[in-house]
Amino acid sequence: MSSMVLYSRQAKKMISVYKKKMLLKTKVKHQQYIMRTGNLSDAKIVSSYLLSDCPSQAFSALVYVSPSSTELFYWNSLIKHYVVVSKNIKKAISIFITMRKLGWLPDGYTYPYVLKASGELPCFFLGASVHGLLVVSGFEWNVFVCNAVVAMYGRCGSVDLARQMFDEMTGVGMLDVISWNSICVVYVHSGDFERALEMFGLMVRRGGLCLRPDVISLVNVLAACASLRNWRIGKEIHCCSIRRGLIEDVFVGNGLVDMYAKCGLMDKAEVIFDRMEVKDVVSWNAMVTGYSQIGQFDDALELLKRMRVEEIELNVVGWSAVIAGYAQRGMGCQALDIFREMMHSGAEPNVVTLVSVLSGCAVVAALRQGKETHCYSIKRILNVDEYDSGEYMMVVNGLIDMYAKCKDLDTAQRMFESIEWSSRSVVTWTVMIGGYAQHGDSNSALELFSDMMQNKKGVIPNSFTISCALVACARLGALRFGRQIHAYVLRNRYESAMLFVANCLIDMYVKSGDIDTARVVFDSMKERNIVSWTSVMTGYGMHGRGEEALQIFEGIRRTSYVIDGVTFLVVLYACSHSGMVDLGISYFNNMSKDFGVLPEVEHYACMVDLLGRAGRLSDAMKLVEDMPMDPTPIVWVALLGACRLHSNVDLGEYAAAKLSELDSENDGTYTLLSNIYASAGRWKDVARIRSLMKNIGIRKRPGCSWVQGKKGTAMFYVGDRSHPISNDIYNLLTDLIDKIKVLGYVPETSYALHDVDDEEKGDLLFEHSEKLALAYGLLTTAPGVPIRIIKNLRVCGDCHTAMTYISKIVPHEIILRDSSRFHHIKNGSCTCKGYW
DNA sequence: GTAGGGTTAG
Repeated sequence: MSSMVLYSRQAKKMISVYKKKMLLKTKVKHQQYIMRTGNLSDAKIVSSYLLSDCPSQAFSALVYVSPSSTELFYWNSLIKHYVVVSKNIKKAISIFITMRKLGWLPDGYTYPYVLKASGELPCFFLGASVHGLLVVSGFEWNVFVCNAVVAMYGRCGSVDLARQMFDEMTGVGMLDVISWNSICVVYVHSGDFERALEMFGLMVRRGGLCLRPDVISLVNVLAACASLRNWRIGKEIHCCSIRRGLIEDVFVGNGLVDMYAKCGLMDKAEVIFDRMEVKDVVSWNAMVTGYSQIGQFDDALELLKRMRVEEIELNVVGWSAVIAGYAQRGMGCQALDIFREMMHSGAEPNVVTLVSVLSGCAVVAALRQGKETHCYSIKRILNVDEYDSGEYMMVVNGLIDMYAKCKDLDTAQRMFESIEWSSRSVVTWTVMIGGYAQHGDSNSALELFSDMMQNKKGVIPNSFTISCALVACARLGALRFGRQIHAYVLRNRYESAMLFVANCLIDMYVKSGDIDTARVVFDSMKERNIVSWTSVMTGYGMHGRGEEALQIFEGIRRTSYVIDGVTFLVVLYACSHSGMVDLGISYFNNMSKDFGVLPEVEHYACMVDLLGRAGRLSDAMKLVEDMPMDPTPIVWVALLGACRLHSNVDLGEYAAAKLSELDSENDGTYTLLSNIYASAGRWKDVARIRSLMKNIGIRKRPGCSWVQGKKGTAMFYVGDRSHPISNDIYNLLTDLIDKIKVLGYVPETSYALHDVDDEEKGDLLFEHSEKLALAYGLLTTAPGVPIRIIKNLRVCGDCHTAMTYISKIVPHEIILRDSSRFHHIKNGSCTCKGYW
């Protein structure tokens, strides 16, 4: 082994020495030639430079040779060298351009290489102009050139033009196996796998005996089957490869392993893999990837061990596959472990590895490791000149996403802004929009989305972008914006990703208070999944339409979807918010028996909420005591909320104490407790809590409401007088309060402290943000149109009562969303029927 | 001509 290595090293050295000598001789000859003839070069000189493997010298010599058909050979050799050997496409093209300038006309050998070069860049205009040159120069077409045109258009993304060329070839009967393979590749690369399969079928049927699929055909069609997860056709190809005697080919074997692995049939993949006599690193990696993608990491790691034993060096793809597998499953820590092991083994991470690691950091919000990866990326990738390259942008997109998911939105934004508009891809926009949408700054998300849409020659949103924008709308309850996006979706084609988009639309309509349109979207879906069903059910639950929610649940039971914990959470939530206590209890008691879903902490919290709302506080407490796991803060918060609702001081104090034991005291805890004391008239305790909060330095989150006006959204804080029509708002409010007092409204002063830091109570009640928002809505909304208000915290009880009275005397439905549900208030009654 | 990667929902 080592002697062979030594030998090949020596041989290489000798060859390079020989070439250097040749080059030296040629240079001397060249100088002598110039002295002797006064000319700068001739064909012999060019030929000598080419033989001594020095294309750049050959090129500069060739420029001085006058055109004649025999010397065209040298141009073609040069172009071929740069396209095929050194893959310096730009150089190849500059040679072609020089050649044209000097008056040479390309021939049947030049065209395929130049077309290939255009495709590799890819540059549509170059390719199309070469095609144009072919047409106008009266070149006699042959099958090689035609195939090259098909491939070029395919690589430049013009599937239609590629197909047009192919059809013309069909018309004159100029097709060989390579033509069929070329058109198949075009479809595979464009993602139209069905059509690739269709073309393969046509080839087999039409071609007869003289057009038999070769290794390349099989490899392509296997890739299509793998992408479509169509193992039935894959199996047929498997048989075909046996019949044709091509199963021994390592490429075909790899294709089969990959196809079975992608279809999740790892046992079949294993059989092929074990029978392959020649395996290369691709075969191993395909298996490792297969196991990683179905989450069988033990098997993947076992293979890695076997590779070590058999001394096969795992390359970067294998490592990346395992890292990506972990990252996609949200197992960021394991992904980082493998990354460390990889660095340890000495393998060099590449773009794919880095992107996978970044995604791992993103899912576990590991900012420190993310920053380390950023540093490493700068060393490895981000210092290249090709700022615009796709690979560069991929890493940058991964970084922006990582920073956004780690909640470092400032850094994410700075990176995003440092990228020129022309370099931002749709993914760049999407990660930034999504980053804002997920971390609360939904207004910025929508602004960014508008920026992107208004850039005329810019980027077209894909289904991911649309989904992110809809998430932002849902958070803001921005129904108008959401409707515009819905209209955009209907005008443009998003069919292939409609499931995801429609699910987001449902959620947007639900959270914006339009459950009926959400239902229309749901009913019109061609394809649904468990998320679609659960979203609609959540909608009915949030809007207090418990019976309809449970009808949806019964609908799910009739489908074959697996009912999971999230679905059950929604069922319990719906029962809780519609007062269906006994039904909720029975669902909860039977969920593990009938559906195999074990109740988790969240389910217990929901049950505490359900019992607590119904006033069954001792039952709620008993449930907490009997929990098989330790209660987490959400459980105690639910209990505390119930104590507030039913003014139970003792239990409330207990829950608050438990919360502070768990180190999770937040402003909500203190506010609730303070309100419990207030409703019991224990003002001293209220004052104690207030000063405690001041001492510890906890500030209350200000209550804040916003309302959808004609011109966008208006936002109000408690006692807010900053709005231009503030005077009108307060006047209207005073007037309304007076009117409803006549109807029997009595201010509930115990809520006065709910939202104010100020010790004064009483008058301040009517400065609550939701009341201000309502008054603004009344002033700016046409009669008959619902007024939509959103509050960040839970709605105050007095505001709720006041709004119910007000709804008797105004020609509007009031649709109010708070942190827990929707209230539809109309003609003096509310859908929450007291179960808020 | 084969293997790996970034953005979305309950």
